[in-house]
Amino acid sequence: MKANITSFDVARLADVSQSAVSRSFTPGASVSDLTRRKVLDAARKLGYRPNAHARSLITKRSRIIGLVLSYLENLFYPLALERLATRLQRDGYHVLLFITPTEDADELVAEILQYHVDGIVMAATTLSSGLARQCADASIPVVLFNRVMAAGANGAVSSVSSVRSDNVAGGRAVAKFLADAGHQRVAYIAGNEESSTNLERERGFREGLASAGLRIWGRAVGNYDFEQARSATRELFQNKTEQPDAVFVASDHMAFAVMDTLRFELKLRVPEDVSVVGFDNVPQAAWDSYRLTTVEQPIDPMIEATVSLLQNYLRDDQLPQSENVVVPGQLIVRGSARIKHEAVV
Amino acid sequence: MKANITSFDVARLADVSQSAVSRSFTPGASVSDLTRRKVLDAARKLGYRPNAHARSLITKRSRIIGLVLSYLENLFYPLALERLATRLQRDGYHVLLFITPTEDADELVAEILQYHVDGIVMAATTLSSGLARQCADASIPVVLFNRVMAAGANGAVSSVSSVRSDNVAGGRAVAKFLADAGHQRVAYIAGNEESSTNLERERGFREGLASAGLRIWGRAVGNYDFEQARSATRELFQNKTEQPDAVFVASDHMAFAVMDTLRFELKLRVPEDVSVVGFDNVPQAAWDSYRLTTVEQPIDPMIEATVSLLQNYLRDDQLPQSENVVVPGQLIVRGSARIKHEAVV
DNA sequence: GTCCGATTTGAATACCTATGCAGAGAGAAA
DNA sequence: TTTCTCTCTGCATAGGTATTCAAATCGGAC
Repeated sequence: MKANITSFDVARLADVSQSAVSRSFTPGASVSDLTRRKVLDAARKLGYRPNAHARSLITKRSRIIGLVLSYLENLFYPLALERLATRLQRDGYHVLLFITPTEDADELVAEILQYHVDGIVMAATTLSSGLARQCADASIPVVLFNRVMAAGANGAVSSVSSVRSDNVAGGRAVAKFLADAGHQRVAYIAGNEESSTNLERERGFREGLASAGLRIWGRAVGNYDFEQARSATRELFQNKTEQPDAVFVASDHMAFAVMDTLRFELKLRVPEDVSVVGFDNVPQAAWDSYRLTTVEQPIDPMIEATVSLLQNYLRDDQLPQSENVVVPGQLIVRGSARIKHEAVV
Repeated sequence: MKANITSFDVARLADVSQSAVSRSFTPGASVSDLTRRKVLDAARKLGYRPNAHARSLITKRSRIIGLVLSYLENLFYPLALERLATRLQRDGYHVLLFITPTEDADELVAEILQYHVDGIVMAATTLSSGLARQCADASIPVVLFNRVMAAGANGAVSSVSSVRSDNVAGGRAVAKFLADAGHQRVAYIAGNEESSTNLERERGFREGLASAGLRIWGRAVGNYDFEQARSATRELFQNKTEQPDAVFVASDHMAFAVMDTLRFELKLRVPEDVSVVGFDNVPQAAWDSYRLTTVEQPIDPMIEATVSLLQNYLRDDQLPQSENVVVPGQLIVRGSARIKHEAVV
């Protein structure tokens, strides 16, 4: 059994030229039905499949999208990954995966470039403006998923787009919701402090509280990490005499840690003693043990926007101006936060 | 700015031949320090990176591993994915991702073959013996992660290896644990009934119960799905007069559904009224809301074994005989199952 | 039978890198 | 100086496909 079956082998068996074989596998190419059938028959007999590397070498299209991820433990990202890959598969694209533990994705992006990917999606990460420029030079479109580039860097490089949900509006909605329910001492547990998601959510939250004549009563940092969110909770509730009556947590994944710590370690009732609100609306938020009130990040529209940005580029073959898509998300009210206004004495 | 910088461009700038450029990027090639430095300098100035497609075209090594996944909602798989990708990155390999919603991964594997991957890892899926043969013919090693091929198919094709934890021993340990605690009416909630994981866990469980003079008192199917696990629970506890006093659930992800349904819908206490035991030991199992007693599937050793199988092949360049690695896993005792023996009246 | 347009076909080339081979140069041994 | 060894270098080619261009075929219409 021959190891590598090439288009020449198929051509010989089908008694046609190599060109005919190539054309038979290229949709819309000029081949008669007869030869195409002969070729496909021969190909099946030999188990032939076009070599993707050779193909992308000559077409300058790899049909590969590079995806950079971190925070896999937060279910939001695996699910986004699943949708994205499935969606791209439908169009004949595939996902080359890169995991970056830290925040410096630069080295990884350099590796991605070797594969001449048709596009890059970065989730939960940003890239340096230097790397962004390199991608622009290689005319590779970059879409940040659930992040934006820092304002300064963004001005410099116009080829990096972004897709995110409306974090500011989400933060504001949570503030209004908590204020309307009569909470007085609302705390905030931040994610990664420099991340755009955290900055925007916190800003919206502050603004919303201000409109209601309130301000953030307590604040701690959880870095989007489960254990750190537990510590942050302990820190916030250290003082036994006066404690928050509501906590807005920058991600569902952290919110679960907060609820567990409140209930099982600090023996506080949620929502009777403390209200908890999260962000993301991952599937677990609907589980009975948590019933977490949270702001939805609508994965499907976000993925759709991401793919559409990439395909705009692939169609026009020209780097589009940086486009920043913001997808609206709803506040999902469940049981983890008090609703009725309590009489203020 | 030139779009595609090739090794010739670098060669011209560095005033050497294209061969010298290539050698400068090949570890262990015969180049003097001087030229290598000249080349790397020029490469940096131009932003040159070797074209991975051209490279793999000639070396017949893509340094890409194909990974087929489903069940992303069960955290076990995203975490395995993360470890695998990170581990492979360390060795200069990368992961090309394929998501298969259904069980027919065959079509996908055909697509993978186009990329001439150096290996295939299939998690939570099997492949038909036909496809397995095609992979063997293309001399691509296949490792099933957390699955084994059906006995018949396995006999036919000897090139498909597998890595899994000791599901039989795990099931047996759970049975012994539940029996020792004096449970009398133990039920089983199955995953996907044809999957090897489910078959093995159930077999071990049956054997273990038999040793203790017990047998499965009730049984339902959850198909490794959250909602179906809820239904299965309702089904098992339908009869109000006589209900199970323990449930072994084939995966943690389903076990959470079972616990929630028992506690919040059927108003039963866990573990006082019903003991629940899972399988996988995903991070959530340690969360205070569940404190799930479960059988660990040790991800790191499993990943290590997977990578080692692949690399054995890559070193010898010869398809190894089918090797089936079984990694032992411990029973992790937490709070979701009764421990002390209750006096039987 | 002739001629024209439309449709297919095959030969040749380009894509970019790694590598076998032979030659060049440098130094050392004689 | 000659010769030999060793290190380094460049030339030329292969790897498998897509695509341009010119040639060939075909089907009618006259």
